[in-house]
Amino acid sequence: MQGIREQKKRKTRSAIMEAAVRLFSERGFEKTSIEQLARAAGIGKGTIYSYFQTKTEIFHAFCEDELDFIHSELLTKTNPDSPLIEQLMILYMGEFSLIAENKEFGRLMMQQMVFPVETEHAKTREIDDRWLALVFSLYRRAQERNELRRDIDLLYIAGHFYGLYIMAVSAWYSGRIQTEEVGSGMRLLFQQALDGLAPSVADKAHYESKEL
Amino acid sequence: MQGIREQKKRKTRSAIMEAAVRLFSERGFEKTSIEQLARAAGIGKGTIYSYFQTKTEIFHAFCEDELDFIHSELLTKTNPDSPLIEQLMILYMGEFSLIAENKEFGRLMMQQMVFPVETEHAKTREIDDRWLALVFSLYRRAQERNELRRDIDLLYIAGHFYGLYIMAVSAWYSGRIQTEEVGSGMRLLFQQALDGLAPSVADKAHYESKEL
DNA sequence: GGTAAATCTCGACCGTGGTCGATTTTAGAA
DNA sequence: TTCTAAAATCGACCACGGTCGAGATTTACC
Repeated sequence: MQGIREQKKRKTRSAIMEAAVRLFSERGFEKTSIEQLARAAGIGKGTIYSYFQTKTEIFHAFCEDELDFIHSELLTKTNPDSPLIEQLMILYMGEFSLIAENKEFGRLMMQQMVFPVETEHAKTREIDDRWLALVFSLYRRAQERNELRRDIDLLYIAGHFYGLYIMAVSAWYSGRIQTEEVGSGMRLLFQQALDGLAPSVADKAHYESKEL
Repeated sequence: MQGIREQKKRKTRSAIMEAAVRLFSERGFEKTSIEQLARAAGIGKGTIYSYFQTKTEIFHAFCEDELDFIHSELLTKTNPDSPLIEQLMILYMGEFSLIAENKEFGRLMMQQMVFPVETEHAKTREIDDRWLALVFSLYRRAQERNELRRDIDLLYIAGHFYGLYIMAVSAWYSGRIQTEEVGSGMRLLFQQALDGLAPSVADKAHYESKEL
């Protein structure tokens, strides 16, 4: 029997994850101790550390599940023919609702995903890449519909909108805007990105005519 | 003498801050214990907590000093008549150089400043507002030079560029781009923001003519 | 089955951030 | 100066995240 060990490990790992989902949801990440987590999973404290190197790593695995779930769910909710900005709003407001649902969890997740430590690069990169693969098709279609310029790398387009999303979430975490205002603020930023911050030729002519 | 107590408190507070600057710079934030900090400041461990509520709060005060210093220094380095994008690059690359200089410090600072906990709202808001006041004049001048649309709230313009800055820093922390690439990536994002992601009328005509 | 090596499990242990109440210092009235 | 209330100082103490080596379990070979 070479498989007994493998089988047990898989079982233990999922026991830890199940306990994590339950306890993190019940009392939050910080209020859940490793000891409690281990007991809930039916193992000793030290054993946790042969499955995850740090408490944060457990949180990452937890986030990975949550994000992959919500991402794939959200993509089915977008109408591929509606204007890009509407699709973006559905995607990003969907992700935001996950965050708004549990502020503390969301903050930790954003802190870790946006500014990850070196040891988490691989994991965050994986999650990011899966997400990028999903939204790329969305941006490509928008390009085909002439809603987006074709001379920009899709990565930069995705990055641009993601940056604005982060900005909106940051403004919310800073208490600068209320929960209900996040949607309208984000939409405004997205529209700005599409239209450009520099004045059009017509705008310029208009400004100049006024200056005379 | 009503002032003895006040005077002592001020002295102790600055002793803590001086110790913090020294020790954080020497060994980093995480490797410096409160006990060490207290000893270096010539006080007992418990006393620290009548000046700062948490270790993070000390870090915030430290960041505040660093940021205010670099911000005011950077503003003197910008030529108010050069194109907006050049001024933005000087400002944001200056701030980034502070971060790149000490990656761990920078990560904590960004994590805390972009996604602050409720108890730090007041402090982060203060720092942000001081920064905004400085850059607003820069954006206003750009509007007057017809480099920026005049129908957008300056707060949204500042937010837009700040979001893109965060995005560039995030890509760096995720290992997606190298230190030398941050500048060019950021410039590209800024230019995109100015030009707009949607195709111009001319672009559209060009795309459509090709499709025939 | 027997046995030795490899692997996994465990909780006592360490250093840390943060708390608390006993002790010391200061402010101000008598 | 003396006395008392208020405020500041302190380090023992607690709970936690993480380490480590002793002991238990599994594997692979006979």
